[in-house]
Amino acid sequence: MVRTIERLPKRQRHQQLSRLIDENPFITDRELTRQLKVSIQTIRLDRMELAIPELRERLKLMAERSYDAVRSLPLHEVIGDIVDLQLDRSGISIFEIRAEHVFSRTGIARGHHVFAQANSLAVAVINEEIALTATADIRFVRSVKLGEKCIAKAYVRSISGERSKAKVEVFSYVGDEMVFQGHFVIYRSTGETVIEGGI
Amino acid sequence: MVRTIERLPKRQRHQQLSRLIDENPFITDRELTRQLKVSIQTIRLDRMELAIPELRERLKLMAERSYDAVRSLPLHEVIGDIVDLQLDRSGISIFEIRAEHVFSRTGIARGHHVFAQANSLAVAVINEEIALTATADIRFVRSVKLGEKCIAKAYVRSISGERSKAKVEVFSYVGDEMVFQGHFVIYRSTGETVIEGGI
DNA sequence: CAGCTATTATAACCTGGTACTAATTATATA
DNA sequence: TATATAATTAGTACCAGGTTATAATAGCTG
Repeated sequence: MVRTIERLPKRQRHQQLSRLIDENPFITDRELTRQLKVSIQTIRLDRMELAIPELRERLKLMAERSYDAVRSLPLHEVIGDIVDLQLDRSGISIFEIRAEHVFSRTGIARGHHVFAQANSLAVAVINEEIALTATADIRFVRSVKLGEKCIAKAYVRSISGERSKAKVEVFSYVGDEMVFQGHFVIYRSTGETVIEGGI
Repeated sequence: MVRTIERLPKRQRHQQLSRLIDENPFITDRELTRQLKVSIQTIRLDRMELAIPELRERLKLMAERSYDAVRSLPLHEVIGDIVDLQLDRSGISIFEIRAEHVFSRTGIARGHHVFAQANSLAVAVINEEIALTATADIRFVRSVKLGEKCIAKAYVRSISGERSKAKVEVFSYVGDEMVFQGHFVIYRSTGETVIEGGI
């Protein structure tokens, strides 16, 4: 194991290689030889050492990731994971604030994501075929930050007979701190199923 | 052009082929020969006729799509396309309701997407480093449906000096019908830049 | 100089195709 | 029934973008 001062060029090249592939996963080894001025064999040895798969494998992995993402999009139906639900009474959901939910400069969650969790919970807790938000009166008590887990609790306050509206209150917490509260009025249209655009 | 009654088997196969590739884009021609019991040349002729690219092209296209999606995620910062913006005065954004925004059984847009458009426009129109929604009072006037284009118009109603709050009204329309209205109070913290989670 | 790492070269082989030519089979219509 | 036409199958050459393996060369260093 000879370890001298000048063993950098390889490491530097490895870094550059990682960076290049990272910022353009569609690059071929041949392209990389041109950019890094080493033989194609060196590139391939480097990829080996760095455990970077070949172009086609990279594309396949990306395709698989996006395919899975599309498949799990129906999960997008409700924002947050519902962990408890008593129809027409109450419900609880958990929503973790991730990078895609925050203002990138501040790491503070955009209001509509916090709202979305509360709104979809308020709709879910109503035991009806079709339930739509009519009005909402909301307050963002304190900002929610990247990585925090937002726990929303919904309570159905009143259901006007078998009629059209229900009132739902939602409170969202991070730990024991309330971060959001909202009063929702939800439309509940029981009978008619007016679906259009069939086939 | 001979057109008789019994020219179906090919069309049927084409349909099956399309379906198979659609539900598993990762399938090779060789696999397809096994499933459809025809030669690999037939499979390839069929793909030609149907203009279905080869496996590797399909994966590359999927990878590109997802890569673009990730790259344009910062565009996710604002929901809807802002088409006009006069800072501290008014703004307009357009948001097309797509399949991922609606209740699948009814084709009616989920409230939080309509809200998200209005909310992000209300925040965008405020000319400040950091602007956060404090409260909102919203009303969903009529439901918005799949395929409709939602046009939100925001008006800044008052700015309390150089202080902390601004009032913004947002009205959303489909055509000339108002579908949503909201009164937002937006926090505007000028000076302090309290960013955490650095590196 | 020996010994070591790093790099480059060379060749065989692989997958999943395209492009092209040709033969075979099925079908339909005059 | 013959024959034109369409559909299918077969076979070959070639390609990109690699892997695997084996060997040669360069460069330093003690």
